[in-house]
Amino acid sequence: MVRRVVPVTVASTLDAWRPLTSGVMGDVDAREVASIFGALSDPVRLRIFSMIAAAPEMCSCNLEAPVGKSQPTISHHTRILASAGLITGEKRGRWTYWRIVPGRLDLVAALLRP
Amino acid sequence: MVRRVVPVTVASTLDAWRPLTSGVMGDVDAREVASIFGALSDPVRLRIFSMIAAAPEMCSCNLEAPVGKSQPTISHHTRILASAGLITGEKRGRWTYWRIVPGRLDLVAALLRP
DNA sequence: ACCTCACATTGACACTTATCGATTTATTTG
DNA sequence: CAAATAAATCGATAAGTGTCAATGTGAGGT
Repeated sequence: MVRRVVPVTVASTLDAWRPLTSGVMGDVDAREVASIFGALSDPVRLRIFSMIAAAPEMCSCNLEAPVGKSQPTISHHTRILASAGLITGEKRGRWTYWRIVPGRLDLVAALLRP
Repeated sequence: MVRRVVPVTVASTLDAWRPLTSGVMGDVDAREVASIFGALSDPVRLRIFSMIAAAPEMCSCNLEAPVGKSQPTISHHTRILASAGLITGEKRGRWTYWRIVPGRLDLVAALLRP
């Protein structure tokens, strides 16, 4: 079986951020954190993310019908979620299976709740 | 001293959401949660929010200079943050003082990490 | 009353984004 | 190799968003 890892672009050069309530945020951090929240700021992406999070892994082909969007649109959204480091994809055969990146989610949660 | 409460439009009809990992998110919840993340998806708004969070309360007039945006732009962003239920404003005299709504962030954090 | 100040609103503009049809790429199967 | 299939990419379009100058609104101050 052929396996290939889909590269995930994580824009972060930081390992952690301070909680939002812990002080004035700099411009660089603000831009980076904003891009992560931006990935979660679309209803379709939230539903896709929750479907991936609910299962151990999820194939793109199993997302189209429940979400009710076209194949290019699903691909568009998974790419954005992956670029934000929230999910990671693995291509097996003709299919791409997505998983959440738990540590990334914890990072966002820590940002919201000190 | 004249005090007047600025009405804050919180779109939420829900008090809590299910964790993301507990199942597929419905369309209604997804739209509402997305609007909160959307409010946090702009660098200028993040900096405004962090400045308000850093102080007990913050006047709009003290936001313009540090953020480096025009007065209408500041007003635009505070309105979006307030509509998302993240901050609340109180008008005293000619000034509007903003405070964060503490429970709102916890609500989103609980969504991410149950 | 008049002027000043803080903020909201409007209108316009450039830029971004969500969406889908059509096409391309990559992989399995006959 | 050829056909079939899953997904990425391209191109186009409609809708949304951030920004600011100009204007409106309301509360003090003189």
